[in-house]
Amino acid sequence: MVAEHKNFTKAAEKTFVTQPTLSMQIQKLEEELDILIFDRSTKPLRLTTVGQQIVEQARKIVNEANRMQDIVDQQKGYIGGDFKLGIIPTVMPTLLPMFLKLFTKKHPKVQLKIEELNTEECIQKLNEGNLDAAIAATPLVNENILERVIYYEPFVAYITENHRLFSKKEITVEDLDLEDILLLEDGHCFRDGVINLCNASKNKNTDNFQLESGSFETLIKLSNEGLGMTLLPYLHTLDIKDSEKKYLRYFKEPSPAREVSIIQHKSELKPQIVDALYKVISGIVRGAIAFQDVKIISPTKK
Amino acid sequence: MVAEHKNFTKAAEKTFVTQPTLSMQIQKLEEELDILIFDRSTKPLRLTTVGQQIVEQARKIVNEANRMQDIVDQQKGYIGGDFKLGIIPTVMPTLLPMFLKLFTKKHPKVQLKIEELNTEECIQKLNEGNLDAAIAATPLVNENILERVIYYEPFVAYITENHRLFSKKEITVEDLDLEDILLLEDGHCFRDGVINLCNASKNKNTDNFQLESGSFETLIKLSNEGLGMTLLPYLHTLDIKDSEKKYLRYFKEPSPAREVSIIQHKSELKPQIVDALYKVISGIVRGAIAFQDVKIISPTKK
DNA sequence: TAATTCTTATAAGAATTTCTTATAAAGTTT
DNA sequence: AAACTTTATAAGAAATTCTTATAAGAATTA
Repeated sequence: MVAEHKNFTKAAEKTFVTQPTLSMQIQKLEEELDILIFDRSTKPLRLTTVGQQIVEQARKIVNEANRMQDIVDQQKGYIGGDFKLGIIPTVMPTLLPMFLKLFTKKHPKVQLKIEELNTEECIQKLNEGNLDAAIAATPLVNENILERVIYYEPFVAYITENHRLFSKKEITVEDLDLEDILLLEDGHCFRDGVINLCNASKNKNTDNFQLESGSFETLIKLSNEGLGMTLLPYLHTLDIKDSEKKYLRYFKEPSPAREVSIIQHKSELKPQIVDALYKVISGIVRGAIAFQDVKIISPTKK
Repeated sequence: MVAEHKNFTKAAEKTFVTQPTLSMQIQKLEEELDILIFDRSTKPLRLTTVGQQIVEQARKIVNEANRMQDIVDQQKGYIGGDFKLGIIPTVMPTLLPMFLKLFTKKHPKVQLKIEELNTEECIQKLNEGNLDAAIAATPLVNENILERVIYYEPFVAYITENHRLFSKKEITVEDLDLEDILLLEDGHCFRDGVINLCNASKNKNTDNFQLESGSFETLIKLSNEGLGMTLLPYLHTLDIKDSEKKYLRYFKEPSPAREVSIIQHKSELKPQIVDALYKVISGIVRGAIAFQDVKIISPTKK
């Protein structure tokens, strides 16, 4: 059953089974259903139309079957087992160190496998069943994905001396101009959020930015060089150098913010662990973020 | 797996398997999950609390697995296989003869197994998976059950000479008085509908009726004997004797009516057959019931 | 187009699992 | 306590699934 996850049948022997076994299993299933699941006439073999539905249905069956264990675990109050968690890059470096230690201490039986993935990859892997949950910016409006908001993280501006906004104590969304903001490279939802934010106030088009980078560290450095201001998620501002703290400018409330949620597939497998994660993370973050009045910016991907 | 449907394990050997086999299967499952499914310390052995959840989940798994065949059938445009249909008593005698012949002719591959069941039994069997669909009066407001309205069937009064309403050409809901209406025995939802109807107009309490019967035939005969009026569903009035037709009194529009639906479990198995049934029945009934302006009466059970 | 390589299918026996018959054990009923 | 019912255990039979070995077919290369 699990064989269909990848379609190159031979490669799919990562199921710890030999190729003839797999071949026969599939043949048997095809015969039993009296239908072709795979189109074997093309070079990389493909699923037939029904095949796709069959695989989809097979996933559901496997999910329902796995839930059996969940029921037992719940009954026993047992929280343990493997758990694959995806985290988007702009959340990873700040959030992970905050909760990982406490979580593993509190739930030693859980074997966390954490992967840095962008939002799109998270969604795809959740749908394929290759990920149990993920931490991402929401809302996603994806009907296969359930979202559970953990916290709201305000944006904070980082503005160095030579920038036109440096002298302002507090800034507003209207002050922003996409032209002079340093952004992460394409594909980061934080970038999308910021672009969104700017578009919301002015109706600028989003062409030709100055420079793009994959990490906030770099953005700060570029900014220090006088190449423009940048926007940082609040938690990230907690560990910048003291000497750089003076460049932070908070937004006038309601501050724009991103919504960070734990997301999972709608089949809601391993609910105990998801719940445990939620509790640990939200408990910790509550201590770190005191803001209340906040205005949520959607990540909306293209 | 299917063994759990009935809990007397030995009796559950209707699974065409010997008792030791079942015993061992269950033991194996209990061991694998490391939990007790059955409480063997009582005379008729019972499910443990987890056991109930396990069985429920097992049903879901089986459902999802069965849906595999549905997918294939759908793809092939094949409509066939066993189909267990429940029909409530007050619909059975009039509706069944109308559609059965056409349906079996149109879908010869479907092996229909029809059972007369009251609404409550229908719901229970649908939930247990012992029934594929049923025809009943709706709305039911049961979150496990999906309803698909087939037709609205007006009530028609049957009033003999000696009754106070005999001389009226058309009657209204306000004319009705529970005290002098002959009703079906307790448990029939048609009865509930009528009581409801009367309560809706006046606020009488529903104690001490005169006589109660299990079939409309009897009610008509009792009515002929001058024991009171009665209410009949419209389709039933199509095959009463010509000599009795003169006692029929239609309601002034909007006529009170019952809503008759095909209902099924929310898991929506065998959608093609349910769909085929819906089409055949609604097609036929559309020819028989011309009424438009109708006021729906809910069956609302206690 | 023949040879090489890659991928899927087939065949036969080994290994594992599931089922049955026979029987024991435990619990109820009379 | 004897008769009866119901569930558990044990051992061999039956069925299924898996593996190794090998063939067959398609794509790529020479």
